[in-house]
Amino acid sequence: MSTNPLLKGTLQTIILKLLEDNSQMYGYEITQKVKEITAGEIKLTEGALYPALHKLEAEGLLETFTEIVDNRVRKYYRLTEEGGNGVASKLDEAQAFIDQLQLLLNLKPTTK
Amino acid sequence: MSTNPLLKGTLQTIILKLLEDNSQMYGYEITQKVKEITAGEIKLTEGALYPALHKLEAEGLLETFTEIVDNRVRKYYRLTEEGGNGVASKLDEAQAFIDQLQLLLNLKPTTK
DNA sequence: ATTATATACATAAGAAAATTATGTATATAA
DNA sequence: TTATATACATAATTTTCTTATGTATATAAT
Repeated sequence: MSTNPLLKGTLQTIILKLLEDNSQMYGYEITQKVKEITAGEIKLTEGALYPALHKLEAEGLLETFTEIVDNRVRKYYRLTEEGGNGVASKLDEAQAFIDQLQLLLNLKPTTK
Repeated sequence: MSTNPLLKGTLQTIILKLLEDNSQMYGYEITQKVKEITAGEIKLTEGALYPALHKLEAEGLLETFTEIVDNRVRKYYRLTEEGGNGVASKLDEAQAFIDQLQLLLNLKPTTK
């Protein structure tokens, strides 16, 4: 709907931002963090989250390592250098889009 | 990715809001209005807009009438009563989601 | 003991929405 | 006469999300 594919990629931007702030997280942890931050209003489903993580890894923005805790596997994700470099601009894009959306939805009459 | 399908339906919310403020608009006019309000940063493509309009009409939220101007057809859309009743809550939902997104992307550390 | 819930990963089928490309047609400016 | 603007529309493809399902361990509750 816009020039830049933003509405689609929001989940990826969220993931990248969380990993910028936390340096390493595993999938389940991400779902919990999002739930915590949004007071339960946004719930990541596994069906959305894991494919998104895999895609970001395939694109070289994330890398993984595995740990065993309590006999359960944890697959940790962290930003690659490339991933780290891209976060700021992704956030800028997202912010710009949100701003436009605010303009459109509040529709402060465009003084014109 | 969240409980309510919001990221997807943003275009529809934009359309409904524009029609709430302008009472009647035709498709091309909507594309120009969005371009104007967002200073050219969001461009609706016809492939996204027209199907969205048709869907809102099929759902009973919009109704249409046609006019001929300069030998060209204009298909005007306006809110039905049902459509008008729904706009506010759609806007509230959108606003709530944007707020959550802000929380996630700015990541004011959740004091916890 | 057993059942439910939490933790932890993953994929597959289907639906919904957007992008891109294409098509028709008229009016106007270059 | 050619390009651009106006004005509609759809079809193929891609992307993303939802929903459902599957495996497996740990822990709390009954």
